[in-house]
Amino acid sequence: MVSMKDIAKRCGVSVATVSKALNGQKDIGQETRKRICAVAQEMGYMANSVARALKTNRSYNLGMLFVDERRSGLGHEYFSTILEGFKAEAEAHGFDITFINSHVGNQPDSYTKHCRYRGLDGIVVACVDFNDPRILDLAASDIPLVTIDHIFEGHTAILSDNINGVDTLVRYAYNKGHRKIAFIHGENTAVTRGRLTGFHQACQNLGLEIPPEYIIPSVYHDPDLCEEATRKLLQLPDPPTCILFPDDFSFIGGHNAMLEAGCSIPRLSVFNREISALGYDCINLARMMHLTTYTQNAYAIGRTAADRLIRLIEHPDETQTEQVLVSGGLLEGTSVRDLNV
Amino acid sequence: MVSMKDIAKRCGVSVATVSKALNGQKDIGQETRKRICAVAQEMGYMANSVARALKTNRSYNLGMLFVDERRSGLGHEYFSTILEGFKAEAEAHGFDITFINSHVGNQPDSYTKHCRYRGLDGIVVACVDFNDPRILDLAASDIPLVTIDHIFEGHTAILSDNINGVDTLVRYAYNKGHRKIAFIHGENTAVTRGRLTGFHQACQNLGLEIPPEYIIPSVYHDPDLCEEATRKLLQLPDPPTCILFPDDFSFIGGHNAMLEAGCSIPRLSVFNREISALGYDCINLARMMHLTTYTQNAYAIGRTAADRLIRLIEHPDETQTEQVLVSGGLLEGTSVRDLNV
DNA sequence: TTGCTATGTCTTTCATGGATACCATAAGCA
DNA sequence: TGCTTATGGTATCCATGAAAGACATAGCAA
Repeated sequence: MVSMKDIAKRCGVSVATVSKALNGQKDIGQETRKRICAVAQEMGYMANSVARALKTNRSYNLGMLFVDERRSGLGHEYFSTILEGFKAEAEAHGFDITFINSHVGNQPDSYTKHCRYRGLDGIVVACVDFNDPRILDLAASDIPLVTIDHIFEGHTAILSDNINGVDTLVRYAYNKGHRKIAFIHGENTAVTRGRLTGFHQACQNLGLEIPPEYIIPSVYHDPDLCEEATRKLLQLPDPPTCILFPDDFSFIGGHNAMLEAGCSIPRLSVFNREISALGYDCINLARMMHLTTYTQNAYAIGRTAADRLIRLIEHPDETQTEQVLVSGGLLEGTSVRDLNV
Repeated sequence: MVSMKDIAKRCGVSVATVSKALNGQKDIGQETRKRICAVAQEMGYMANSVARALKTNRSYNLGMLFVDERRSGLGHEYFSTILEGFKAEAEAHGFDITFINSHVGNQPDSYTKHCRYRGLDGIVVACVDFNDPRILDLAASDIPLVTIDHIFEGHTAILSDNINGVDTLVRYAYNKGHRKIAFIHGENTAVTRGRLTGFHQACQNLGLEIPPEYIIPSVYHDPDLCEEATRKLLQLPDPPTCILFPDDFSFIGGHNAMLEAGCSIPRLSVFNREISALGYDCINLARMMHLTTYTQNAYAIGRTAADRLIRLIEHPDETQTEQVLVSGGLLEGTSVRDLNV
């Protein structure tokens, strides 16, 4: 590895001069700079981020915490897309990304210590149990931190606009003439609470009276539970004409229940009976089965998270913590029948 | 941040002694060691990986290269699972993971330089265009490197056992009494070639004569193309009784074609007509629709990659480059009818 | 015009960041 | 004296930043 020392020797100047030349300091002669840069280029010099980090106490490295006990973290397209967005934005600013875990060396330790050990400039936290004391410890430290889909007092949070998302879906169905809209929702988390709020908000604004049996709690990514929930809905004396499903996995379970009951969603249907369906963030199913879905803008969430985190790092004084709501959009398929025509 | 210096001062010993005590060197007194360790603990001392890396030239940081032009890299469950396996194994050995990209700072540069810049101990390469000159440059460098699903001369490669995978599936269908087995396969890549080899191998060994129109080229993750391919198969004068699909996405497209033709897979079927289906690495669909599939052991592939890479790093002399075939297994669902009963 | 200081530009010296490796030294004991 | 064991001193990894030094030119008084 060629270092500044080598360049200095070759150019007959001191190491400090080389440092100045390569870092674009202004108190250095034009010719010297050119000469040094040329030699650096020629020798294939590459800065050593380790040495720089030691001296400057800045690593240009961001930590990413994606704990996923159920191995469902990165497997979720939502999270892997967030990661990609985060990565893209971070890289554009010259930051790299390192995963955080609760080891230091091969000894278990706290997340906070891990961050210090690696000298990370900041961290993004997503998809974890936000009540985990180790996470709380991290949030209580002075390391710049941004969370996704969760609010920690005093920290910037990037939030998917769940309220507006479900509101949009319900209005969409309403405009297609649906009045009997059911909602199978996920377990009790901040995300789910937002979506339920959106549902009730839309119903209230539209003057829809939704019977309580149309709102069924389930669990995210559990096709069997959702199949069961769908079955219940289909067996109601007055079944809904449209069902809002919580996610891809669940929808497939629900669709199985439909097939079993001799019905399917519009366009795919080869039965007399059909039920309209809406998905939440079912991007793949939108592609595969033309399901109408609200798409969370996961890529934008990731990019925004990186952007805000980097701002926190570079301008700690000017920056206020904030809550950024990232809205998605409706991806229209053919799974909702227009009852108006 | 408390450093060794602080501990040394507090204990009245030299920094060198502290280093020895904390690193488990043996040329140090038991009592001194205990005292130093206790104080370190008490003061909340945390090693500084940056300083250590500078001195030892070892970062305990592994690079991960997951280029994904089509944004299909981490979104693939296969790759995100590999990442998780890799991460788990690396962390167990005290290594962290940093993404590699072709930037250094915010300037575009080579992957190789990026690795040097960060002082990475080794790299794993997956899901990229292996003909990209920047990748070739990386492979030509002296940085320890392991590839996944691709072989670079002189480097260790971890390979999913595609030949055996398809072979297993075909034998399974055969044992269930199927003789008319169709195969919709992906685009021409090393992976696909392996799978085709497995298909032909199984047919030959089983004495199956598969008509050429049963083997249809498609593209991975393209439900529309697969829908079309399935339609073709169903319209044949002598259609297959079992279809092997290339992936989850494609299967859903294929299943749509089935529904349209008034048939479905066993168990789900509410029609008279049914077609058995097999998937390749369709783990989610196995969960959701009880599809029988061959599961690649992506987690094991990731772990193996980390294991071999770390071996290369820690024992550069003893270690020979090798090609490791990771086999998966059959995940039996209800999507293949047993024609024997 | 000479000579001296002031000014500004460029470059070097030196200390520093935290940890480790090597060598030196001291103490203790055979 | 020679050897082991425990500990300290110091250089080093590479880059940076503050401060000091070198040098040249400009400005001004004598």
